[in-house]
Amino acid sequence: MEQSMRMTKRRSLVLDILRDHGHLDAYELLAMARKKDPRISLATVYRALAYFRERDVIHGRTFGEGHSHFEIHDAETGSHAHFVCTRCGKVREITGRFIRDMEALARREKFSISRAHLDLFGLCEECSKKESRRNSARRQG
Amino acid sequence: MEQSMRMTKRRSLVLDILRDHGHLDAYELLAMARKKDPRISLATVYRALAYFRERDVIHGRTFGEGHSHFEIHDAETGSHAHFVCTRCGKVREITGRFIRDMEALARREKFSISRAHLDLFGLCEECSKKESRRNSARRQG
DNA sequence: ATTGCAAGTGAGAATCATTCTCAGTTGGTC
DNA sequence: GACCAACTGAGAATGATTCTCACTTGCAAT
Repeated sequence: MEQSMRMTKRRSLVLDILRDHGHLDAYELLAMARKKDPRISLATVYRALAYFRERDVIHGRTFGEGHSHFEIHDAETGSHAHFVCTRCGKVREITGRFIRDMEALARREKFSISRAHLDLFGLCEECSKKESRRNSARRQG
Repeated sequence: MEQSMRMTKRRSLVLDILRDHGHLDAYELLAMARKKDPRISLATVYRALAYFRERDVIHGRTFGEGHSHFEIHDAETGSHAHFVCTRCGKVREITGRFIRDMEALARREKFSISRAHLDLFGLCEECSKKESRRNSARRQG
């Protein structure tokens, strides 16, 4: 697939950044791209993202803050999973065969799965500690 | 929790519709609400949604089409799973203990989970049949 | 190297979902 | 029945994303 894509300077710049970082939003991507190529525009970033998304090289996700994060498509399973910390906003990718288990379950339901997205929302270890400290102090409202 | 909410006519209308249907977007919700109350406005729908979302009664999801779908929050697990047909757009809710299995996995990763979202993208049974018919015809491009 | 053409690009306008503002309404309380 | 806070409709404002247009680039045939 990748051979049939026109890889311009800007497009591969966007893709390289995504390879190195993952789950970046459009503005983060623009900022990083401009370090290497100061004249690249937001429109080009979005166009590159759309281009790769159509070709299933990357995909976009939203975690509830009203904009998308982009990342390279996992070639092996076509699937992605994240932990999203609802306090500090940290996003961590996770992997594991449980996605395949879910896909098996989905097949049982007569769905032919091409991609699974799993988002787990909660508190990361760090914030979870802070939270329990806070809770013990909060008892008197 | 629900006792401490101010339930106006419009708010409970929105909530009732969501109870009966689930994963509706704002405009679908508005259209259905107007059948019962023709003067209700889009802003009120959005405000009701925001109000309930803050109180964890409902939550919003996006399936990649650029807008949100809303549904009642599953009280038992706090979690939701969907099959999204990428061809006809049909969304079906699914349930099952595998979400709890995932939550267990998440705990192992030191994440305290309050909510899990699982989206499985693929073809529903119906579209899957159409697709395989199409594929056998497509061999000669 | 030069020409020609399709695809790529920057800048800013346009779009679309969602949120906000403001002036008018409603509900409950005294 | 007056008051105040919360609710509401209408439309303006916002913010992410896409589109338009005029200019540039890259490659093919010459």
